[in-house]
This record gives sequence, structure tokens and C-alpha cells, in this order.
Amino acid sequence: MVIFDSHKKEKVEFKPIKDNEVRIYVCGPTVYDDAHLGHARSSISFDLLRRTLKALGYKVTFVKNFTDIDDKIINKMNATGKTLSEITTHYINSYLKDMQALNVKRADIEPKATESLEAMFDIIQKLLDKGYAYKLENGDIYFDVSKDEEYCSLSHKCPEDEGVHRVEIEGKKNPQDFALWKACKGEGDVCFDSPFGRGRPGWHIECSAMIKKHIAYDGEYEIDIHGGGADLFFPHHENEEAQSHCAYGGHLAKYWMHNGFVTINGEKMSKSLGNSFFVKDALKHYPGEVLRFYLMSTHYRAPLNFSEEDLIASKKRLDKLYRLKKRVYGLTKKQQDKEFENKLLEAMSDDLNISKALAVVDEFIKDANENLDKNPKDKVLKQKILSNIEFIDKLLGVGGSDAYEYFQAGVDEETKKKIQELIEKRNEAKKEKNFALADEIREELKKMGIQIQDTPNGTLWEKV
RNA sequence: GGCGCCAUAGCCAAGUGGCUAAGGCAGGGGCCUGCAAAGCCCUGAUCCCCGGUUCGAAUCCGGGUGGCGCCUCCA
Repeated sequence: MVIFDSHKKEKVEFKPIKDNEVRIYVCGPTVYDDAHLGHARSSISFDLLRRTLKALGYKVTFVKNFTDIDDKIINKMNATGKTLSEITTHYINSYLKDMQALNVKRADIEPKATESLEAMFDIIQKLLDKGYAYKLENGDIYFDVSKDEEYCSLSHKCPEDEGVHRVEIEGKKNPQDFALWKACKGEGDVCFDSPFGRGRPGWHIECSAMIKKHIAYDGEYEIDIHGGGADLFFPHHENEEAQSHCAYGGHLAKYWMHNGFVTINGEKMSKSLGNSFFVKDALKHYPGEVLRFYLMSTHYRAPLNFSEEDLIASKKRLDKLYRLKKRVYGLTKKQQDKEFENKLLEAMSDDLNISKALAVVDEFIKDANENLDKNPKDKVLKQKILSNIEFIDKLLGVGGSDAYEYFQAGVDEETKKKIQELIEKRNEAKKEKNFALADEIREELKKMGIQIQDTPNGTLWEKV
């Protein structure tokens, strides 16, 4: 497996810290709103990483957190009058539901920041003891970046001070110092008891703590891979790394991976720009699997400019896989095709080269169709095809649905019945060589958004 | 202002020094079909511009131009 390490800024051979085990931590969402396509893409990217590593035989422990305490959540509380847990529970469930629709596997561990406070206290205390942190008069505790010689060596993105717009806080020693603990600000704030007084944690400390609590090794590196959106590299990941190595000595992660953004009209999708596209809204128009296929079809590090036109083109590509699946429908026995599996896995092993992988899939579909045309009754051939489709589902997370249901999504039972009746009527007309009537019926179906195909196995239909 | 990324056919998108520049969508031609649809076959780019390195560059270096991101919450 080769991955692009955003710390070294190059592709490197992946070697786990311990044997065949891989520990991955990915920054999850701050749960104050529904998931947008950017969250979806990040999730799908690391889902592909996880599936690939598993297929390669690694034992993978995958952790994705929920940031459930944050300024934005508090703002939402004050705006809606709801409690913290009402808001976070709602958006966590909404997130999980969306990700399930996208065929993203649930993480092995899904820690919440509010349930990891003890681990945060430990880091903060160590940083205070070692002189890396200091307390302001108002009770806030800050990390002193000037004490950490390695600060900035992770992302290489630390800016010079000129031209930077930063929030000034009274008493901060360096402009880049960041909050580890925010003292309680009274009414309207959410506060927890701590050894440092009532307050709440800073954002960066949460991830360091959850890693330490759940999956950290004690050695040179705490985990194998740390992932997240490209926007998190600096300052979030830089700060996580700083806290962790100053508190515990080792580095946080052996490899760092960052996914690119989803853009709209070439601009980053974000709340502040007001151009967010929610997953739940997209799901009203397209099946989750189609959305997943589209979002994953651009390499995870490249920006993806969302366009409905491209999404439709992408769907047509996926349709072909399902049409092939229809041709081997009903089979249960499988015949493993190691050559195909290796080819697909090899593509994904190259820093998740999805374009190469999808080209392998396309080639497979083409060959399979061609061979089925030549030998429609070849059982072994069909079993291999079925087996390959299952492998595609396992590795890429698409192709696992029922082939008929895939094409009939969103059509209610009553309509299905009507379609069936029209098809039968047409078949009779065809038998009587009444092609004018047959064509008329086909036209009627077309107006309903239904396209039919006459095949040796009868007339099939698809929703366009 | 600092740091960084990107620029390949109508569109999406691989390829990071060397055989004829993957694959998909759209388009054109054909086979199949009562006609369609589906499927299969054939068909398209010399890689933003200029200069350099090299026997040889889309791929490396320098300079442009054009997009974008991070530096403030953000996947």
C-alpha cells in the first residue's frame, strides 16, 4: 500500500506500527447542523481507505469522533432554546443516517468529546506541569507555541505575523497560542467541572484526548494514520500534534492524510459562503449509492466541483454495472476471480487511485458483457461475474443493491403494477405483429419515465 | 502579506522522463433488433503559454497567465 502523506508531501510506502494492525483516527463532524456534501466526501474517502486496508489483510481499528461541544453548538442552543444533548443527539443521528445511505461503514469507535473530558484534563495538566501551557487571569488555559520547537513542522503552514487577521485575546503570549480550556463565561455557556475550574475544552484538545483514550500506542507514534479534510491540516492538526507530543513525548500519527474539498462553482462549499449542499437534500433526488459513486469518482485529494450534469454522467456509468448484474441475476454460487480482485486492489493500493480502479471495473463490465453475448449459458462465467461484482461492493461500496430495485427506485407498487400491465399488453400486440400499438405503448411508458428493453428473458424496464 | 495546490479531448478524469497519452459521459458510424433500448465494435486530444535541462518531457527546472485553498469556525 502506498499513500500520500501530507506531512512529507509525497507518496510513501505504508508500514503499520505494529504487525498487521492499523489504527486510524479521522476527524468527524461538529454536530450543530446536517451533513453537507463535503462531509460526505470526507467520509467516503476514508471509508475507501479503510476498505482497501481491510482487503489487503490488515486488522483495522477505525475511529471517527463527534465534536459535541463547541461555540457553534452553543449558539444553536441559544437560538433554539434546546439543550446541548437535544441538538447533538439530533445531528449525530442525522449524520449517521446520511452516511448509512452513502454506504459508509460505521466506525469501530465513535467517541464524543463530552465523554472524553478526563483524557483532556490529563493532557492539559501535563502541559501545565511541563510549562507548555499557561493560565490567563480569566481562567482560560492556552498552549504556548513558542515553547514547542517543533511547532509548525507538521503542516509547514504557519504564517508570518504580517497580514494575518487573528482574534486578539488579552494576555495571550503569542498570537498563535490556542485555547486548551475555556473558563465558564456564565449564562448561556456550557460548562463542565474540571481541575482547572468550571469551563469547557478547546477544540483541538478534544481529538488529542480521544485518540489517547481509545487507540493510542505508547511508542514513537500514537496511531498509524490521522485523517481529515484539507482545511483541518492547519491549525487543527498542527495543534493536535503539538499538544500530544509536548504532553506525552511521542508523535501523534505516523501518517497524515487529507481529503480535498467539494466546491460549488469552483468555490469551497462552506457554511460561511452559504453554498452548502446537504446530503439529505441530495438524497431526495438521487439514491445514496449514486451519490457515493459520484463523490468517490474523483481522486480523494483533488477538489471536486459539484455539478448535477457530472453526477448524471456518473450514474450512467454505475448503471452499466447493474445491467450486468441483472444478467447474472438469481445465481447464488460464486467462483472467485483472483486475477480481477488483485487488479482492482492493486489500483486502490496506489494511494486510492479510484480512476484506475474504475477503469478496471469498466473493463470487467465490457469483457463480461461480451463473453455473455457469446456464451449466454456459461455457468462458471456467470459465477465469476457475480463474484467480481461482490468484490467491487466490498472494496468500493457500490454494486451491492438488488439489480432490479436499483433501476426501480422511487417507483411505487401501484405504478409498478401498471407498468407490468402495459408491458404485457405490448407483448401481446407484438405477438399479433401490431407494431403500431406496441410502439404506442412504449411511448406511453416513456412518458412515465420508464424505458424498456426487450431481452431473451423478457421485457425489462428501468426508471430513467 | 505569508504558505501551498491545480491547469490533460465538448464535459468528468488517470498518467510524474521513453512503446500508438487509461477509463467514463456526450457526439458520429456500424452490428444486433419488427423498430427501439441494452450490449458489442469502430471513431476524438500532443497535454494553458514562453524559455530551459535531456538522446528523449504532459511528466523535471525557471518565468508568465488563469483558477483555487490555508493562514479566523469549517470535511
